Amino acid sequence: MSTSVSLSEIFSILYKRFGPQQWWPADSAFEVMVGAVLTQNTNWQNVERAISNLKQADVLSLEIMSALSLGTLAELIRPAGYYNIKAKRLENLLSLVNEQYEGDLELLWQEETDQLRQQLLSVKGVGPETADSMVLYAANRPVFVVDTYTHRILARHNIIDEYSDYYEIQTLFMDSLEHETELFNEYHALLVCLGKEYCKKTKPRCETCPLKDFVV
DNA sequence: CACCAGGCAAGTA
DNA sequence: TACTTGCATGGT
Repeated sequence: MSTSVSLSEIFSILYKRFGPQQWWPADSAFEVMVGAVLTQNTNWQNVERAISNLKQADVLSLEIMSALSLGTLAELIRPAGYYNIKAKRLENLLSLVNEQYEGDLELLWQEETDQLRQQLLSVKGVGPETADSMVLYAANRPVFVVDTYTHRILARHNIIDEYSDYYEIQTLFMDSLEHETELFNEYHALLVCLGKEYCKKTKPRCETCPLKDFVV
């Protein structure tokens, strides 16, 4: 059996080990939204190249990006991989704001958290993690973001079973922790930090993992 | 060379 | 409903 440990304690361990993560690495809410789509199943380093291309082309704004052709946008985000489908997904996201919020992100941010989440989820190409990333890191609402690292880390430490889905895991966190944006912000970032270092797909265990004591 | 990375939707049965 | 597959670049 694993040691009984609360999610709150795990946060403390990770925070002490890795310190504040300062997420999301972006200069604007719009950049967060774009980055959230680009990072789907993709290394962040590749996303940075794509974002850099968008900045150098001076198209990292809702209005300017909306005027680009799909092909031009795809070419700019090429380093992020899946560039054709991601260009389409970005276009779908821009359409939501342009068609339902007068092209004004501030109007989108006025939605209640649940409604905001549902609106983002209605966009083809925006699933639960991408939507929650935008809600937490662009709109600064207290929603917990679950990703593959979160799933893998908790499963390997026997805190959840292998078959838990997104919402079971999200509910576990949100039932156990105070709904504070800063806490959810740092917690997700710390799990990604831990995952990158100690919880890759291969390499199931590591003696220097800060959570190793909780492994069976 | 193989495998992986801060997912998601469409196709199949 | 529950699997499987396509999407794609760049690092290790």
